[in-house]
Amino acid sequence: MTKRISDTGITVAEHLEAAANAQERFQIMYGEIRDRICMLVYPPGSQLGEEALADEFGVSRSPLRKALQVLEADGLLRSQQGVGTLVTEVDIEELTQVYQLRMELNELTGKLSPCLPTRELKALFSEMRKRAQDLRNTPTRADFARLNIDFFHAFQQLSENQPLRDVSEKLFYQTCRIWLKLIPNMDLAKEVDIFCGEIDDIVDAVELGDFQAAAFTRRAHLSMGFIRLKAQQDTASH
Amino acid sequence: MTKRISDTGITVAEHLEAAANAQERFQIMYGEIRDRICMLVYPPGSQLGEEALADEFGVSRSPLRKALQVLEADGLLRSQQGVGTLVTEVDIEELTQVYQLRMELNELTGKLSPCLPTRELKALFSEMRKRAQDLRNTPTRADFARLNIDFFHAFQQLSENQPLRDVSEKLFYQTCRIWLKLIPNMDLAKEVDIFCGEIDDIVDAVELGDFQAAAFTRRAHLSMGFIRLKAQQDTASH
DNA sequence: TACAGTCTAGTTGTGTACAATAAAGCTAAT
DNA sequence: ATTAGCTTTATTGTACACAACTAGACTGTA
Repeated sequence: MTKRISDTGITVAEHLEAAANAQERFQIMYGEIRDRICMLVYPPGSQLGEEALADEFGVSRSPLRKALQVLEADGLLRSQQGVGTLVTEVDIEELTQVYQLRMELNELTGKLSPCLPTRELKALFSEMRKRAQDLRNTPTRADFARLNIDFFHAFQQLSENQPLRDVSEKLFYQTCRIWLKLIPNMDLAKEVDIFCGEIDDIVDAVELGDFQAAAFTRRAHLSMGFIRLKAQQDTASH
Repeated sequence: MTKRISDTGITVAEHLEAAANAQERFQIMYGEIRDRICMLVYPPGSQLGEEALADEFGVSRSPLRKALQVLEADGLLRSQQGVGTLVTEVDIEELTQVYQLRMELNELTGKLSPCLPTRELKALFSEMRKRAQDLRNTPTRADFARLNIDFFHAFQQLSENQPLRDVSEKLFYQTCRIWLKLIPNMDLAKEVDIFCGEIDDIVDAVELGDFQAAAFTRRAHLSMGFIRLKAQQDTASH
């Protein structure tokens, strides 16, 4: 499961101390920065500053830069000499193509090497349903974003096709920020309701062991979500 | 179009001298090393050596390492402290999932944002057909590999969906080495013949402006190619 | 005021020395 | 002969100093 540092009391520097080798240290820094970007701790357009981050993590710039460079290859950052390391903007027009691709890939998740419906898998999704109910009662922006990310990772586990997982994850992180960014203009409670409805539908399918149905359902919701997003964008620009 | 350095008389170091900024220098080094890996200049399992490469390119280890790190994220290299930077092995069992995904993505190339059938595009494919005929007359392993790579890039231009292009390219470079590796055990002339037949079919479709047909044709050939590859693998292990 | 040029502060890019690590070779004891 | 432990050597990882570069502030002039 994805390790998360921000909501434990332990600092990133302490985690890095405990890491066994360079690869683990890289994973910690990469994951932490990516999490901050897609939770809008670092909003689009903001500047990172290598030295400040390196200080916070208790390392020098060299190993930190490795994480930044891969994030740049992922399309989440953009570094330029003399300017800085900036978080990329999310523009719905540019992300339309990513959404189209993500919809197709979600369909493939049900088609390519589906996993067996184990008890662990079903338990994971039951927990998601429970978290969704909690969120419905007390909806917050941050919890919404967090559940969105975690539910994505749960969904990824329905297929054993690892390259498909990797690709889907990369595309997810390119698009997931746009929701958070536009939510202030929207009705949070309503959006949470819709999202929790989606989770309910998908968990139903998973509990029946019909992963393909789960995939199609998710595809449908992704499509509808994108349309809502675009409508929101259009009204905002008027 | 992809810049290629190896077959001009100009060294990589000279190209790097002429580059305007760090991003261009990165692209040159990244592309050159990736080309060498998938042309088996650096065969699977071989060791790279940062200092030697940095010397050849006329830079220090720092900028070179950026290229190596991204190639590692791409799954083409693996660095370990105290051991070295090794080219990853290509194992057909592990690549089965990549092939499955690539087949689906090829289908999407015809479906998602197809380009207009411009004259330039058709000219590009005509040139491919011509090169295929030349290759048929004097088949060599290296030219086969080169045409395979270039034809892939031509095919990518049939869709305007940039994320799809990026993803397809990454997966292509993960799999394209396995052909070259197994060709010594196979009948080169026969494989070239089959491949050129594929090109003919696809160029026919492109010249008619039916990109979706081209995509389906390519998907079919990819599937058959994979089956041949697996059969080859099975006979080799007996 | 407008504008061109220069300076300054701050950032990423690069070079280099050294630390950490691991594999292979060597040595000596059993 | 074998094996445990040490030494050597080669490699990547890290830290840090400095170079290259950019944007903005400042200044002098038309």
